[in-house]
Amino acid sequence: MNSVERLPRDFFIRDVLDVTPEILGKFLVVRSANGVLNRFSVTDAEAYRGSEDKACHAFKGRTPRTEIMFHKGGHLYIYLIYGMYWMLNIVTGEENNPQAILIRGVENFSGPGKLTKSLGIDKSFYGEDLVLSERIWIEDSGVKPVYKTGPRIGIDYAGDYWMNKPWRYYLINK
DNA sequence: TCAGTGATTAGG
DNA sequence: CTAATCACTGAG
Repeated sequence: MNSVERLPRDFFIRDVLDVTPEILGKFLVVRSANGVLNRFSVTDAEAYRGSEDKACHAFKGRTPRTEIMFHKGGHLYIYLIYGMYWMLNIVTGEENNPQAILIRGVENFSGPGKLTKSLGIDKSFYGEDLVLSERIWIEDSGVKPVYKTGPRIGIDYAGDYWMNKPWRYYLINK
């Protein structure tokens, strides 16, 4: 199987600011409807750090939607935005330390809403465990990512201080 | 620049 | 129950 290369729990149980740059260049593996495995290199991601980050959905506390972010790292946090797009997030850190990585882009697909639509990721993936799931996980690629950082997108409501944190990480030149 | 679209949330 | 909000996208 592919369990040899699959990233283990330890990878995800670290601070989101350490995990986010490292997930760049790694493979997001998704099983399609016909059972075929597809691999996509992660190109663009953002860190959300609930314990202090005003832009993080978990900042205001535990709700049914944000519940999974309070669990240990490796699970998926999925939510619908603007009534149309599913957002794919990977929970990181220890239990009760809500953090997550928004997957903003993968190879051949730019934009968090477009990539979930293309990969068939929806609400049914909420809470899925990347360490155990048979239909979605992350694999090491052996690639050492060369990346840049910048402000996160679409979080004006969080105010200048949090808006300007350079917590978006993206691969340079594809 | 701006509308589409509906789950989620806080509040009465 | 109501109403506001929204980690986006594509058209113009």
